[in-house]
Amino acid sequence: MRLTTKGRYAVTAMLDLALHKDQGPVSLADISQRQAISLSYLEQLFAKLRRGSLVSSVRGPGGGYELQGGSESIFIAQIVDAVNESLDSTKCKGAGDCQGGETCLTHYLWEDLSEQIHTFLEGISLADLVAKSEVKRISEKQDRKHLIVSEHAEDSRILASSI
Amino acid sequence: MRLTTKGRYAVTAMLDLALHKDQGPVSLADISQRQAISLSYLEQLFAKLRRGSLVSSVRGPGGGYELQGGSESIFIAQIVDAVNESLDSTKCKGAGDCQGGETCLTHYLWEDLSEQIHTFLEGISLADLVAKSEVKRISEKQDRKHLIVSEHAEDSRILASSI
DNA sequence: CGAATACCTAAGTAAATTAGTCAACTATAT
DNA sequence: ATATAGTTGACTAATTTACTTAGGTATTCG
Repeated sequence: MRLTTKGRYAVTAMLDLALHKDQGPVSLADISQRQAISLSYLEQLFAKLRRGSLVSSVRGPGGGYELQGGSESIFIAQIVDAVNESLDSTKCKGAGDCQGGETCLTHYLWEDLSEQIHTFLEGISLADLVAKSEVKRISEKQDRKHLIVSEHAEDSRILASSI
Repeated sequence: MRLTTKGRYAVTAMLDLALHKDQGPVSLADISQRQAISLSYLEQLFAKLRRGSLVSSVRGPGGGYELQGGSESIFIAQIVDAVNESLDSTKCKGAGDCQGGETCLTHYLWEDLSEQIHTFLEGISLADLVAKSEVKRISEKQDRKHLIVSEHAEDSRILASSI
Protein backbone atom coordinates (compact mmCIF):
# COMPACT_ATOMS: atom_id res chain seq x y z
CA MET A 1 0.00 0.00 0.00
CA ARG A 2 1.45 3.29 -1.05
CA LEU A 3 -0.08 6.65 -0.49
CA THR A 4 1.33 9.33 -2.75
CA THR A 5 0.18 12.27 -4.80
CA LYS A 6 -0.54 9.88 -7.64
CA GLY A 7 -3.18 8.11 -5.61
CA ARG A 8 -4.58 11.40 -4.43
CA TYR A 9 -4.99 12.58 -8.00
CA ALA A 10 -6.69 9.36 -8.98
CA VAL A 11 -9.13 9.55 -6.07
CA THR A 12 -9.78 13.20 -6.78
CA ALA A 13 -10.55 12.47 -10.42
CA MET A 14 -12.80 9.54 -9.56
CA LEU A 15 -14.59 11.72 -7.07
CA ASP A 16 -15.17 14.29 -9.79
CA LEU A 17 -16.65 11.53 -11.91
CA ALA A 18 -18.92 10.49 -9.08
CA LEU A 19 -20.07 14.04 -8.50
CA HIS A 20 -21.05 14.46 -12.17
CA LYS A 21 -22.39 11.04 -13.02
CA ASP A 22 -25.81 12.39 -13.90
CA GLN A 23 -24.35 14.42 -16.75
CA GLY A 24 -23.37 11.40 -18.82
CA PRO A 25 -19.74 10.77 -19.77
CA VAL A 26 -17.32 13.25 -18.26
CA SER A 27 -14.43 14.37 -20.44
CA LEU A 28 -10.93 14.45 -19.06
CA ALA A 29 -10.70 18.08 -20.19
CA ASP A 30 -13.46 18.96 -17.73
CA ILE A 31 -11.78 17.13 -14.88
CA SER A 32 -8.48 18.74 -15.78
CA GLN A 33 -10.02 22.19 -15.45
CA ARG A 34 -12.03 21.51 -12.32
CA GLN A 35 -9.36 19.63 -10.40
CA ALA A 36 -6.25 21.34 -11.73
CA ILE A 37 -4.61 18.15 -12.97
CA SER A 38 -2.80 18.11 -16.29
CA LEU A 39 -4.74 16.43 -19.10
CA SER A 40 -1.86 14.19 -20.05
CA TYR A 41 -1.45 12.93 -16.56
CA LEU A 42 -5.16 12.24 -16.30
CA GLU A 43 -4.95 10.21 -19.47
CA GLN A 44 -2.25 8.06 -17.98
CA LEU A 45 -4.13 7.60 -14.76
CA PHE A 46 -7.34 6.71 -16.54
CA ALA A 47 -5.54 4.19 -18.71
CA LYS A 48 -4.78 2.34 -15.50
CA LEU A 49 -8.22 2.88 -14.04
CA ARG A 50 -9.72 1.48 -17.22
CA ARG A 51 -7.42 -1.54 -17.07
CA GLY A 52 -8.59 -1.99 -13.51
CA SER A 53 -12.21 -1.99 -14.70
CA LEU A 54 -13.07 0.98 -12.52
CA VAL A 55 -14.19 3.20 -15.39
CA SER A 56 -15.51 2.75 -18.90
CA SER A 57 -14.87 5.08 -21.79
CA VAL A 58 -16.98 6.57 -24.57
CA ARG A 59 -15.07 7.91 -27.55
CA GLY A 60 -15.91 10.68 -29.93
CA PRO A 61 -17.49 14.07 -29.31
CA GLY A 62 -19.60 14.11 -26.18
CA GLY A 63 -17.63 11.14 -24.93
CA GLY A 64 -15.63 10.73 -21.81
CA TYR A 65 -15.44 8.43 -18.83
CA GLU A 66 -18.05 6.94 -16.55
CA LEU A 67 -17.78 4.96 -13.36
CA GLN A 68 -18.08 1.26 -13.97
CA GLY A 69 -20.56 0.17 -11.37
CA GLY A 70 -22.06 2.56 -8.85
CA SER A 71 -20.07 4.82 -6.60
CA GLU A 72 -21.17 2.59 -3.71
CA SER A 73 -19.19 -0.32 -5.10
CA ILE A 74 -15.95 1.51 -5.83
CA PHE A 75 -13.59 1.74 -2.89
CA ILE A 76 -10.65 4.02 -2.28
CA ALA A 77 -8.26 1.10 -1.92
CA GLN A 78 -9.16 -0.13 -5.40
CA ILE A 79 -8.38 3.26 -6.93
CA VAL A 80 -5.05 3.63 -5.17
CA ASP A 81 -4.09 0.08 -6.08
CA ALA A 82 -5.08 0.53 -9.71
CA VAL A 83 -2.78 3.48 -10.30
CA ASN A 84 0.10 2.21 -8.20
CA GLU A 85 0.04 -1.37 -9.40
CA SER A 86 2.83 -2.25 -7.01
CA LEU A 87 3.99 -5.69 -7.90
CA ASP A 88 7.11 -5.83 -5.76
CA SER A 89 5.91 -4.55 -2.37
CA THR A 90 8.11 -6.79 -0.25
CA LYS A 91 11.79 -6.55 -0.98
CA CYS A 92 12.63 -10.06 0.02
CA LYS A 93 11.31 -12.22 -2.78
CA GLY A 94 14.13 -14.23 -4.23
CA ALA A 95 17.20 -12.66 -2.69
CA GLY A 96 19.21 -14.62 -0.19
CA ASP A 97 19.28 -11.66 2.17
CA CYS A 98 16.22 -12.58 4.00
CA GLN A 99 16.29 -16.15 5.23
CA GLY A 100 13.93 -15.83 8.12
CA GLY A 101 16.15 -13.27 9.78
CA GLU A 102 15.18 -10.01 11.39
CA THR A 103 14.92 -8.33 8.03
CA CYS A 104 11.90 -10.43 7.22
CA LEU A 105 10.46 -9.64 10.62
CA THR A 106 10.49 -5.88 10.12
CA HIS A 107 9.30 -6.29 6.56
CA TYR A 108 6.46 -8.33 7.87
CA LEU A 109 5.56 -5.70 10.43
CA TRP A 110 5.45 -2.93 7.87
CA GLU A 111 3.49 -5.03 5.44
CA ASP A 112 1.04 -5.77 8.17
CA LEU A 113 0.62 -2.11 9.04
CA SER A 114 0.20 -1.35 5.38
CA GLU A 115 -2.42 -4.04 5.14
CA GLN A 116 -4.37 -2.48 7.96
CA ILE A 117 -4.46 0.84 6.18
CA HIS A 118 -5.54 -1.01 3.08
CA THR A 119 -8.35 -2.63 5.01
CA PHE A 120 -9.33 0.79 6.27
CA LEU A 121 -9.49 2.22 2.74
CA GLU A 122 -11.36 -0.83 1.52
CA GLY A 123 -14.16 0.25 3.81
CA ILE A 124 -14.60 3.67 2.25
CA SER A 125 -16.45 4.00 -1.02
CA LEU A 126 -16.70 6.95 -3.37
CA ALA A 127 -20.33 7.21 -2.30
CA ASP A 128 -19.16 7.66 1.29
CA LEU A 129 -16.99 10.57 0.28
CA VAL A 130 -19.71 12.10 -1.85
CA ALA A 131 -22.08 11.83 1.08
CA LYS A 132 -19.49 13.45 3.25
CA SER A 133 -19.05 16.29 0.80
CA GLU A 134 -22.80 16.78 0.96
CA VAL A 135 -22.56 17.08 4.71
CA LYS A 136 -19.83 19.61 4.36
CA ARG A 137 -21.71 21.65 1.77
CA ILE A 138 -24.80 21.68 3.90
CA SER A 139 -22.97 22.54 7.06
CA GLU A 140 -21.22 25.38 5.28
CA LYS A 141 -24.60 26.78 4.37
CA GLN A 142 -25.61 26.57 8.01
CA ASP A 143 -28.60 24.63 6.76
CA ARG A 144 -27.93 21.33 8.46
CA LYS A 145 -31.06 19.40 7.67
CA HIS A 146 -29.88 16.04 6.47
CA LEU A 147 -27.06 14.31 8.25
CA ILE A 148 -26.01 11.67 5.86
CA VAL A 149 -24.15 8.73 7.26
CA SER A 150 -23.44 6.08 4.71
CA GLU A 151 -24.13 2.51 5.52
CA HIS A 152 -20.92 1.57 3.73
CA ALA A 153 -18.82 3.25 6.37
CA GLU A 154 -20.00 0.81 8.97
CA ASP A 155 -16.76 -1.03 9.30
CA SER A 156 -14.87 2.21 9.43
CA ARG A 157 -15.46 3.66 12.82
CA ILE A 158 -13.00 6.46 12.26
CA LEU A 159 -14.79 7.89 9.25
CA ALA A 160 -18.15 7.58 10.87
CA SER A 161 -16.99 9.33 13.99
CA SER A 162 -15.54 12.22 12.08
CA ILE A 163 -18.70 12.91 10.09
CA MET B 1 0.31 12.33 5.31
CA ARG B 2 2.40 10.47 2.83
CA LEU B 3 3.15 6.81 2.96
CA THR B 4 6.14 5.91 0.87
CA THR B 5 9.16 3.69 1.02
CA LYS B 6 10.97 6.45 2.85
CA GLY B 7 8.60 6.18 5.76
CA ARG B 8 8.84 2.43 5.66
CA TYR B 9 12.62 2.59 5.89
CA ALA B 10 12.41 4.97 8.82
CA VAL B 11 9.92 2.82 10.70
CA THR B 12 11.96 -0.29 9.95
CA ALA B 13 15.11 1.33 11.31
CA MET B 14 13.35 2.60 14.42
CA LEU B 15 11.93 -0.84 14.96
CA ASP B 16 15.42 -2.27 14.76
CA LEU B 17 16.44 0.23 17.41
CA ALA B 18 13.55 -0.80 19.59
CA LEU B 19 14.38 -4.47 19.20
CA HIS B 20 17.96 -3.89 20.33
CA LYS B 21 17.54 -1.26 22.98
CA ASP B 22 18.98 -3.49 25.70
CA GLN B 23 22.30 -3.58 23.88
CA GLY B 24 23.07 0.08 24.35
CA PRO B 25 23.54 2.40 21.36
CA VAL B 26 22.96 0.76 18.00
CA SER B 27 25.26 1.73 15.14
CA LEU B 28 23.87 2.58 11.74
CA ALA B 29 26.23 0.03 10.24
CA ASP B 30 24.42 -2.70 12.16
CA ILE B 31 21.03 -1.47 11.05
CA SER B 32 22.27 -1.20 7.50
CA GLN B 33 23.30 -4.85 7.52
CA ARG B 34 20.26 -6.19 9.30
CA GLN B 35 17.65 -4.23 7.40
CA ALA B 36 19.35 -3.94 4.03
CA ILE B 37 19.21 -0.17 3.88
CA SER B 38 22.17 1.78 2.57
CA LEU B 39 24.28 3.41 5.24
CA SER B 40 24.13 6.79 3.53
CA TYR B 41 20.40 6.80 3.42
CA LEU B 42 20.21 5.80 7.06
CA GLU B 43 22.43 8.74 7.96
CA GLN B 44 20.07 11.10 6.18
CA LEU B 45 17.02 9.57 7.76
CA PHE B 46 18.52 9.66 11.24
CA ALA B 47 19.53 13.28 10.82
CA LYS B 48 15.82 14.00 10.49
CA LEU B 49 14.85 11.65 13.27
CA ARG B 50 17.33 13.37 15.53
CA ARG B 51 15.97 16.77 14.57
CA GLY B 52 12.56 15.42 15.44
CA SER B 53 13.84 14.39 18.89
CA LEU B 54 12.94 10.77 18.28
CA VAL B 55 16.47 9.46 18.76
CA SER B 56 19.61 10.58 20.55
CA SER B 57 23.13 9.89 19.38
CA VAL B 58 26.31 8.74 21.07
CA ARG B 59 29.50 9.38 19.16
CA GLY B 60 32.70 7.47 19.19
CA PRO B 61 33.45 3.75 19.46
CA GLY B 62 30.58 1.78 20.88
CA GLY B 63 28.34 4.68 19.97
CA GLY B 64 25.23 4.78 17.85
CA TYR B 65 21.64 5.77 18.23
CA GLU B 66 19.08 5.18 20.95
CA LEU B 67 15.40 5.83 21.15
CA GLN B 68 14.65 9.05 22.93
CA GLY B 69 11.96 8.07 25.40
CA GLY B 70 10.59 4.57 25.57
CA SER B 71 9.23 2.65 22.61
CA GLU B 72 5.79 3.05 24.17
CA SER B 73 5.90 6.80 23.63
CA ILE B 74 7.09 6.81 20.03
CA PHE B 75 4.33 6.49 17.49
CA ILE B 76 4.46 5.51 13.85
CA ALA B 77 2.92 8.78 12.75
CA GLN B 78 5.75 10.71 14.40
CA ILE B 79 8.36 8.73 12.53
CA VAL B 80 6.70 9.10 9.15
CA ASP B 81 6.17 12.81 9.74
CA ALA B 82 9.77 13.34 10.82
CA VAL B 83 11.28 11.97 7.63
CA ASN B 84 8.69 13.37 5.24
CA GLU B 85 8.50 16.86 6.69
CA SER B 86 5.79 17.70 4.16
CA LEU B 87 5.25 21.40 4.34
CA ASP B 88 3.07 21.81 1.28
CA SER B 89 0.47 19.02 1.51
CA THR B 90 -2.47 20.96 0.12
CA LYS B 91 -1.90 22.48 -3.26
CA CYS B 92 -4.23 25.41 -2.86
CA LYS B 93 -2.42 27.75 -0.54
CA GLY B 94 -1.90 31.06 -2.30
CA ALA B 95 -2.96 30.31 -5.87
CA GLY B 96 -6.15 31.81 -7.19
CA ASP B 97 -7.20 28.46 -8.63
CA CYS B 98 -9.11 27.37 -5.66
CA GLN B 99 -11.64 29.95 -4.54
CA GLY B 100 -14.08 27.74 -2.75
CA GLY B 101 -14.81 25.78 -5.90
CA GLU B 102 -14.96 22.04 -6.34
CA THR B 103 -11.20 21.81 -6.39
CA CYS B 104 -11.07 22.77 -2.75
CA LEU B 105 -13.81 20.29 -1.98
CA THR B 106 -11.90 17.31 -3.32
CA HIS B 107 -8.71 18.55 -1.71
CA TYR B 108 -10.58 18.75 1.53
CA LEU B 109 -11.85 15.22 1.17
CA TRP B 110 -8.42 13.78 0.51
CA GLU B 111 -6.87 15.74 3.31
CA ASP B 112 -9.51 14.43 5.61
CA LEU B 113 -8.90 10.85 4.58
CA SER B 114 -5.21 11.42 5.05
CA GLU B 115 -5.84 12.83 8.49
CA GLN B 116 -7.76 9.73 9.45
CA ILE B 117 -4.85 7.52 8.49
CA HIS B 118 -2.63 9.82 10.49
CA THR B 119 -4.88 9.41 13.48
CA PHE B 120 -4.71 5.69 13.01
CA LEU B 121 -0.92 5.68 12.96
CA GLU B 122 -0.83 7.99 15.95
CA GLY B 123 -2.40 5.17 17.91
CA ILE B 124 0.32 2.65 17.15
CA SER B 125 3.60 2.79 19.05
CA LEU B 126 6.85 1.03 18.38
CA ALA B 127 6.16 -0.99 21.49
CA ASP B 128 2.91 -2.20 19.91
CA LEU B 129 4.77 -3.47 16.90
CA VAL B 130 7.48 -5.06 18.99
CA ALA B 131 4.82 -6.79 21.04
CA LYS B 132 3.26 -7.96 17.84
CA SER B 133 6.54 -9.35 16.59
CA GLU B 134 6.79 -11.25 19.87
CA VAL B 135 3.41 -12.76 19.19
CA LYS B 136 4.48 -13.76 15.72
CA ARG B 137 7.75 -15.26 16.92
CA ILE B 138 5.96 -17.23 19.58
CA SER B 139 3.24 -18.43 17.28
CA GLU B 140 5.84 -19.53 14.78
CA LYS B 141 7.39 -21.68 17.45
CA GLN B 142 3.95 -23.11 18.16
CA ASP B 143 4.59 -22.20 21.72
CA ARG B 144 1.88 -19.65 22.22
CA LYS B 145 2.09 -18.97 25.94
CA HIS B 146 1.94 -15.24 26.27
CA LEU B 147 -0.52 -13.32 24.18
CA ILE B 148 0.69 -9.79 24.43
CA VAL B 149 -1.81 -7.10 23.70
CA SER B 150 -0.43 -3.64 24.27
CA GLU B 151 -2.46 -1.18 26.22
CA HIS B 152 -1.36 1.49 23.79
CA ALA B 153 -3.30 -0.06 20.98
CA GLU B 154 -6.53 0.56 22.77
CA ASP B 155 -7.72 3.28 20.45
CA SER B 156 -6.77 1.22 17.46
CA ARG B 157 -9.34 -1.48 17.13
CA ILE B 158 -7.91 -2.69 13.87
CA LEU B 159 -4.50 -3.52 15.23
CA ALA B 160 -5.92 -5.14 18.29
CA SER B 161 -8.25 -7.32 16.30
CA SER B 162 -5.52 -8.51 14.02
CA ILE B 163 -3.21 -9.59 16.80
C1' DC C 1 -14.75 16.65 -43.75
C1' DG C 2 -13.64 18.60 -39.19
C1' DA C 3 -13.90 18.87 -34.41
C1' DA C 4 -14.02 16.51 -29.96
C1' DT C 5 -12.50 13.00 -27.66
C1' DA C 6 -10.00 8.72 -26.10
C1' DC C 7 -5.64 6.43 -26.58
C1' DC C 8 -0.59 5.94 -27.08
C1' DT C 9 4.57 6.87 -26.84
C1' DA C 10 8.15 9.53 -25.74
C1' DA C 11 10.65 13.29 -23.41
C1' DG C 12 11.55 16.27 -19.60
C1' DT C 13 11.44 17.57 -14.57
C1' DA C 14 11.42 16.60 -9.70
C1' DA C 15 12.05 13.53 -5.89
C1' DA C 16 13.96 9.52 -3.74
C1' DT C 17 17.91 6.69 -3.11
C1' DT C 18 22.69 5.51 -3.28
C1' DA C 19 27.53 6.80 -3.18
C1' DG C 20 31.26 9.30 -1.62
C1' DT C 21 34.14 12.80 1.00
C1' DC C 22 35.77 15.10 5.06
C1' DA C 23 35.47 16.73 9.75
C1' DA C 24 34.42 16.03 14.82
C1' DC C 25 34.01 13.28 18.71
C1' DT C 26 35.29 9.50 22.12
C1' DA C 27 36.62 5.08 23.98
C1' DT C 28 40.51 2.11 24.02
C1' DA C 29 45.12 0.76 23.47
C1' DT C 30 49.83 2.11 23.43
C1' DA D 1 49.61 11.94 26.85
C1' DT D 2 49.24 10.29 22.21
C1' DA D 3 47.75 7.54 18.60
C1' DT D 4 44.23 4.70 16.59
C1' DA D 5 39.90 3.18 15.25
C1' DG D 6 34.83 3.38 15.42
C1' DT D 7 31.41 6.29 15.02
C1' DT D 8 28.11 10.40 14.15
C1' DG D 9 27.49 14.87 11.42
C1' DA D 10 27.31 17.54 7.51
C1' DC D 11 27.92 18.06 3.10
C1' DT D 12 28.03 17.20 -2.42
C1' DA D 13 27.29 14.47 -6.37
C1' DA D 14 25.51 10.55 -9.12
C1' DT D 15 21.95 7.42 -10.00
C1' DT D 16 17.51 5.60 -10.11
C1' DT D 17 12.63 6.10 -9.71
C1' DA D 18 8.37 8.83 -9.61
C1' DC D 19 5.91 12.41 -11.52
C1' DT D 20 4.62 15.72 -15.14
C1' DT D 21 4.45 17.58 -19.65
C1' DA D 22 4.45 17.28 -24.71
C1' DG D 23 3.15 15.60 -29.01
C1' DG D 24 1.21 12.33 -31.82
C1' DT D 25 -2.62 8.72 -33.71
C1' DA D 26 -7.26 6.62 -33.72
C1' DT D 27 -12.26 6.85 -33.22
C1' DT D 28 -16.76 8.86 -33.30
C1' DC D 29 -20.22 12.28 -34.07
C1' DG D 30 -22.42 16.14 -36.50
